[in-house]
Amino acid sequence: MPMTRRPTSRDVAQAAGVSQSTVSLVLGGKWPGRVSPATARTVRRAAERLGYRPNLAARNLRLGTTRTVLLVVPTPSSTFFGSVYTGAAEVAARHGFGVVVYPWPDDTGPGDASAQGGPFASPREAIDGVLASSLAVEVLKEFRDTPAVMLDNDPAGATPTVAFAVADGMRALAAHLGALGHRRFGHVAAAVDQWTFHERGGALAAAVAALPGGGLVRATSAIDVAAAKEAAGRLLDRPDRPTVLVCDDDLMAAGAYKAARARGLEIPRDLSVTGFDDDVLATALEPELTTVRLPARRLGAEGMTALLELLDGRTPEPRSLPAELVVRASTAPPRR
Amino acid sequence: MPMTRRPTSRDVAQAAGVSQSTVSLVLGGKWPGRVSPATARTVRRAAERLGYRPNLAARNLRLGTTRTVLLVVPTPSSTFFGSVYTGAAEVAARHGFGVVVYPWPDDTGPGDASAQGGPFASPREAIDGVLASSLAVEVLKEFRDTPAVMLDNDPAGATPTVAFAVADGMRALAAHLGALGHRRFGHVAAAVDQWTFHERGGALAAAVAALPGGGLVRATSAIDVAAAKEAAGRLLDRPDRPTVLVCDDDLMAAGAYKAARARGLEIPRDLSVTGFDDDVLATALEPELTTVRLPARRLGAEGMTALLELLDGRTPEPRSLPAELVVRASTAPPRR
DNA sequence: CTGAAAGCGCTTACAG
DNA sequence: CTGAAAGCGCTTACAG
Repeated sequence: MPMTRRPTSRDVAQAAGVSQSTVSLVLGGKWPGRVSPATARTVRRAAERLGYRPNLAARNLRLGTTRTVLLVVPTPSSTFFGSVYTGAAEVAARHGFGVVVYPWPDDTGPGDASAQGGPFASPREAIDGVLASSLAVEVLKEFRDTPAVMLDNDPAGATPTVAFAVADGMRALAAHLGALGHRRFGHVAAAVDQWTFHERGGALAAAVAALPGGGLVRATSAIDVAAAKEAAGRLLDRPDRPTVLVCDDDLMAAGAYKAARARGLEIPRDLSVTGFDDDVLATALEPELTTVRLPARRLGAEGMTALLELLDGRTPEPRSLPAELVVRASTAPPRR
Repeated sequence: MPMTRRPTSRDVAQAAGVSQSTVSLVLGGKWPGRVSPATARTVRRAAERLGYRPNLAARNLRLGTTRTVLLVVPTPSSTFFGSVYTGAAEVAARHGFGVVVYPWPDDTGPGDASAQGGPFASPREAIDGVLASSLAVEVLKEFRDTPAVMLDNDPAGATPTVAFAVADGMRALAAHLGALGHRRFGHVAAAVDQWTFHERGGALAAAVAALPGGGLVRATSAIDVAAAKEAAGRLLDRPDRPTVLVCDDDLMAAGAYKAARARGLEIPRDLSVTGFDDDVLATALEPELTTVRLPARRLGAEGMTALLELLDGRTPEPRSLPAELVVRASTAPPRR
């Protein structure tokens, strides 16, 4: 056996003086009662000595399953998706599945030359299912006829979905602000064509319209500190300056903070600001940010549970996860 | 052909009235000159109609290669690793390779119950190589005898490595602070047993020792805003309070900001603070953070280049990437 | 308790 | 221009 070739189960069999099927039985843990303990030991020793590792492509082909799932996330990954992964991987591990992440280039983040050219080479990997997070439905075209679950997307679509109740969260936020006395709202909206942002915008508009004397102005920007600062600045420079800036993302709220400071406005005395997500950034900022917490880890966990049901031939129930208002120090009654 | 089974190239062949090998030739793009255009068209139509997609496990087994690489990153993923991925994926795509991410649970981030149990189920996927980012060498045990390149790790190790010149960066930072007049340094150090942090600590200690009258105190913490705030607080409460807090990470610098504010210290007037990485956070903070920029995207790109050389049978040169000082508004001369 | 054999679905020489 | 066949390295009935 030349050194250059990676050892196969056949090599191990030869070294141990048994048949290749015995090797497979032993290393697959299916030997008790079928192979003598002595033989099993010999086989394991030989495998160890040769540094044998099974060829996964062969196993996958034979079994017709890989027990691994692809988690597709937007490329400019935030800590949010780390949590989504953790939740998904925990559930998967309990069922003997692995999870691998495939970043999908999107135009959500700061302008990125590479992101223009569409997706990178897709993985040449055999996978059993796809979990597509916070992305356009077109992702699924890439993995068509692979069982898939969408995360944080329109539950009304054809694909099983686990969504956040973002509209609820936005309504709770608007109620909080309304109770503080705010009437002139500014919406620093993400310029991203995704269900979750449409939901947020719609819910905010409806809530403000329902408020006696309520008014809403909007500026859109990329999910990016500098762009959000710019957009927030446009709102703050209006003659009828809003008393609160509702931002579609914690990162955008950081931009709003900077726009306010640049104009000598103190938060929350002169201006209230809110975010969305409850990222680490929310408590890194000063004052700490009032925001809507999206339970990222649960999103991953519930998404994986739904996907495993789907792989099991069942039809997962649509799931909705609570979006909870977290009041911190960036909101206060408007200055009169 | 029952509806339940996924179509194979054999099904396509039957539908098109040709042999299975012809199907393979046509769909693999190797038909010109070997199959008539008319037949090729028929085959493609049949494949389209049946919704045929090749079985990747079979292809991988047959070819003995998957042309996909695993990028292993620490689980509590920051935006940093998004950039590493982008760089790696760009280079990979130019060579017909795909990249898939495998988050490795570590104890770097905030305490996470799930992270205690060691790695999640590893991917059952056949891969050609591994790019292991900012992680302990033990990661490689999991993928032993798979060609691997380490990122941001000790270049003196056995595995080919692409490292940042973090010691250079730290020295530049210390020189900047020394020139401003700082002598009493506090180091808010990451309690993480990794080469990159040992380098930072060593370089800082040496630079301060070389400064006439220089003194250094240190507190360690997890890479986490709350923990870093606590550690920074311990330093600030000392009778010989440092005039500058050098933090091992931008996120930790955010904690130092909070500790300073809690004590009524204004940055940079009463206290200078520095970070490391130049994450989005660095410019989200107020005042904007003086830090050391680590070119994450280049790390991914150079790492992939090295890995492709390795897969090609060559021995990659050790590579070192510059770590550049970025002076912003959080550093100033110490108050006298 | 052990082995010989089939077969997962591809790609690619090889023969015609 | 087209097809029959080998073989990648496994797992798992099946026979002994």
